[in-house]
Amino acid sequence: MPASALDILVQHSLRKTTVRMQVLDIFLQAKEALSHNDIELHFNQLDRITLYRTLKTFEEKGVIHKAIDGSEKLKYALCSGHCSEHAHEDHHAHFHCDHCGKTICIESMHIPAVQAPVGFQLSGAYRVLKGTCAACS
Amino acid sequence: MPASALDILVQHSLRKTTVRMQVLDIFLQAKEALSHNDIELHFNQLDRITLYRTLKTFEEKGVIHKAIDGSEKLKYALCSGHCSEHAHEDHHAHFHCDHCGKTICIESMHIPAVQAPVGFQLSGAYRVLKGTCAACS
DNA sequence: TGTTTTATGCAACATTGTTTCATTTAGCAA
DNA sequence: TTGCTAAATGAAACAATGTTGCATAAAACA
Ligand SMILES: [Mn+2]
Ligand SMILES: [Mn+2]
Ligand SMILES: [Zn+2]
Ligand SMILES: [Zn+2]
Repeated sequence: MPASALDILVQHSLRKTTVRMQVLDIFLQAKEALSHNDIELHFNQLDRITLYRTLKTFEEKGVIHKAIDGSEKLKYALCSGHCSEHAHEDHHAHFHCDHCGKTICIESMHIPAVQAPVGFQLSGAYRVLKGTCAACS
Repeated sequence: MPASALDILVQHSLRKTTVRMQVLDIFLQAKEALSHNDIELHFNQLDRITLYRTLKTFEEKGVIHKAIDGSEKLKYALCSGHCSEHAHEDHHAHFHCDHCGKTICIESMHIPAVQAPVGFQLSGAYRVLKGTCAACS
């Protein structure tokens, strides 16, 4: 069964606050990666700055990860369970729909190891697919 | 020998203007992908809006391509010659340095074909490597 | 319950990008 | 070379996104 918002906060030693619980619930129900604005739209009233800080904290603590999609908008998605402040492990591809703009985690598509160019040191890699998503096809 | 700024404008049927010539010269000398701000810093005075439009036009006509690097900043680099309004062909990886923030085209690293997830239609893909660049190592 | 630490709300500011419109310039033809 | 026309530029106004500093409120804990 999926973790609850409270479980996630406890697991990552984060204080239980109204904003955090609500934001986590939104992520738990989402089928795609969410931008700052996507989340804001779920609220009647919410301080923008608090949301920025909430997302930053979640990202730092391994609750959510950035979903790189080649668009100008930064989006986040829930981490898959074993991430922490010290070890993010979201080595999967992301799909970005040209049509609806949604960004979807492709958990099944692993990011292959690559050879670094001469003189370069690698610390990670992203993989982005673009095209038309299942819903838009 | 590398194309000159004027050659590039003529090749893409673009009017020769002072701004365009100067911007192209900056790209021709650059060793990394450039953000709007990077370019602005090369000028004593330059209208921001004109630069936005110049970059947009160049991108549409196949003169430059977006260098997706997972950072919040949009960067561009010169296309490698055979791109046009109708066919961009910049299927290479980009390296983003965690240390200096520079983004470098890795022309030698091709982006492999991938299998689309069920129900999805692919139109392209990005590949981003991150780590420490040769200069920062 | 009271104390300490952390999160929130608000103001002010910075950066990035778009749209509209008047003016200037490039390319072209007379 | 001159004048015309289409395109590019410059300026203003606006929108979206993100950051910092500080006072207040709330959570955790003894
Ligand atoms: Mn993901
Ligand atoms: Mn490139
Ligand atoms: Zn779609
Ligand atoms: Zn570097």
